[in-house]
Amino acid sequence: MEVSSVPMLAASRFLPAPPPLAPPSCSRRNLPCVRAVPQTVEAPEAPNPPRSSPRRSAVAEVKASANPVAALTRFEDVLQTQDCNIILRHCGDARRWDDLSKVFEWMQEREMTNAASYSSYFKYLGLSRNPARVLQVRFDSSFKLYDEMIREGLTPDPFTYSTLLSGCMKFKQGYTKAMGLINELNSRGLQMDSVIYGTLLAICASHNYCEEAEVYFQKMKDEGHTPNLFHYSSLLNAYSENANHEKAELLMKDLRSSGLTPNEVILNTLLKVYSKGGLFEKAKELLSELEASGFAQDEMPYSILIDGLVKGGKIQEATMLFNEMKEKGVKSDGYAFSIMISALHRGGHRQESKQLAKEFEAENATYDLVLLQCKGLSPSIQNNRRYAYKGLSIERDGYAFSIMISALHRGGHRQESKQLAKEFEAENATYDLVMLNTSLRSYCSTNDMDSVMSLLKKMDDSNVSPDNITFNTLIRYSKRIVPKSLHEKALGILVSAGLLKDAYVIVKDNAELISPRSLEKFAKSFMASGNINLINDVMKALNHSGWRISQDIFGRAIERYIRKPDKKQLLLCLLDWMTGQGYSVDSSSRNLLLKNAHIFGQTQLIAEVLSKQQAASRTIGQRHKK
DNA sequence: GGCTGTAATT
Repeated sequence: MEVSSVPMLAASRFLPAPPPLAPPSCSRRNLPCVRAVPQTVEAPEAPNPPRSSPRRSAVAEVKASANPVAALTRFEDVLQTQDCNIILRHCGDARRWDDLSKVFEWMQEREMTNAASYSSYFKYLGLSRNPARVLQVRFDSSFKLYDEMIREGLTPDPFTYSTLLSGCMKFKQGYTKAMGLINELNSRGLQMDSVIYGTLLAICASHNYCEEAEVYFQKMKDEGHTPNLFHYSSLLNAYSENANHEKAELLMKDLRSSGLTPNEVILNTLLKVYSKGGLFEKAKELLSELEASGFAQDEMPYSILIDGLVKGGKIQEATMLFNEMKEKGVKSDGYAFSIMISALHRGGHRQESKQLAKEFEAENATYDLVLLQCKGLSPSIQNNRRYAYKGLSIERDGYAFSIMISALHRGGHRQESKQLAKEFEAENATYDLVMLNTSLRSYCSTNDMDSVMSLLKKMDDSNVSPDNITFNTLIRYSKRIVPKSLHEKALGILVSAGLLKDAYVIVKDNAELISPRSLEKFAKSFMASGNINLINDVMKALNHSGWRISQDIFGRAIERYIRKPDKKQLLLCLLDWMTGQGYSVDSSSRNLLLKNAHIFGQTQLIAEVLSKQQAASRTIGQRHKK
């Protein structure tokens, strides 16, 4: 594979005289470069090819071509890998995603890729206008590419890991994936640097791994990296998820004493901490500070506080702040509007919500797709349908389609909604889970059972497995229409996602349709980490299904109760109930209980209940023997 | 030459 003179590319920009050969390192990190070329053997690349060089003009021609692949093929013998990289980046910068992939494939076929090609391609795959779906697809393919890169014998460098890690931020499994990457990075003997730590902290924050973020922050310091504002803001953001304002304030102190000055991002993040924590007085004070320092010229700080107020049930105050923001002439791109529109709609203030939607519509010629999803907007859709259609036909984006299909459906335009769905299918587009879930929601909310059923069938046909969102939607809106075969699947997904309360709803209503194995798995998880107050209800539901609860499950419940002595009432209820149903605890749980009975302050009572239980089970046992 | 932080919707 051709990788020779890549490092020279940057240097070659410095005209006219090329400096002496740079040391063979990826300068910023002082780490060995990927597949570092033995510089002694390699002749330095000719300085910048003159303007008239065939390579240069070939690159220019390919860049300008409407069909880059054909053009590439014409210049196959002239172009080198780094030239192709320039073309690849050109397609990416121009957001010509199709061309981007085609050029990359072309390069792969000719083995004209190097680590930089992969990194660039990763980056552009990760870029998108915003639909989560597209991102997900590109994210997955980044990892496929990464595997391929390894297969082709290329060695990932810290930049490769950085790039892949940055893709982990937005995804559900991102944290796990990131940990895998970090392990690999370590096992290759590569060092984590400041940027990688920054990315990692951001991943922790966006996945609510607060303690892990703290550990990495410390580890990074221990390794001699001085935290910068990126690191501080990410850790602060991790604190904001749980609204941990004490820690946030300590961190701010630490930041200031390390000589850094909080910038706009830091202050906005701190505002998020206060806002999520319901510390509205502090938040307002901070907002004034932001205003005074000229950091409140866009709607972000207002949006943060408005959102906090809305979620704290203070819709009145939110409205006031929203109006204040408008009076100050702060321009809204739609964030603050969409928060207010959906808040008013949810709060039953339909009229005001619609009014606000109209206001936004009047000032902004077109709706953003995101705004279309705010439920108050359905009546206005017709006015904007053409725009949306146009947007769709340009982008061929299934996500946009699904939003429109749902919005039309919700607005009562059933025929048009179906028409659009047909159009989408006619374009050979395939449905993905986000789209199907979006449609499902709107069918459920309008009680359109026929559409729900055909959608579930579509889901099966297109081999898309339902996820917890699918099932939550189905559970919330229409328990009765869930096809029986799906219960088992639903339960499995919910249990492994840790959504035990939702799982319990399924078990409660459908336990008799679920296999003992799944019930057992659910029960184990629930006893370990489900809501302790529901444990007894879960036992009853399980028993009601006709499934015989194992002693192991009871044992787990008892262990759980022992860890929470203030729930002794529930424990006693459980033991009583067990006796009534002919269940008994096994000997090890029995001993455990007797040993710990004192922590409940009920030594006597517990011993009595247990012996009653034992006696009852003996009688039943004898009855069974006869 | 590719990498790090703040807001709404799904």
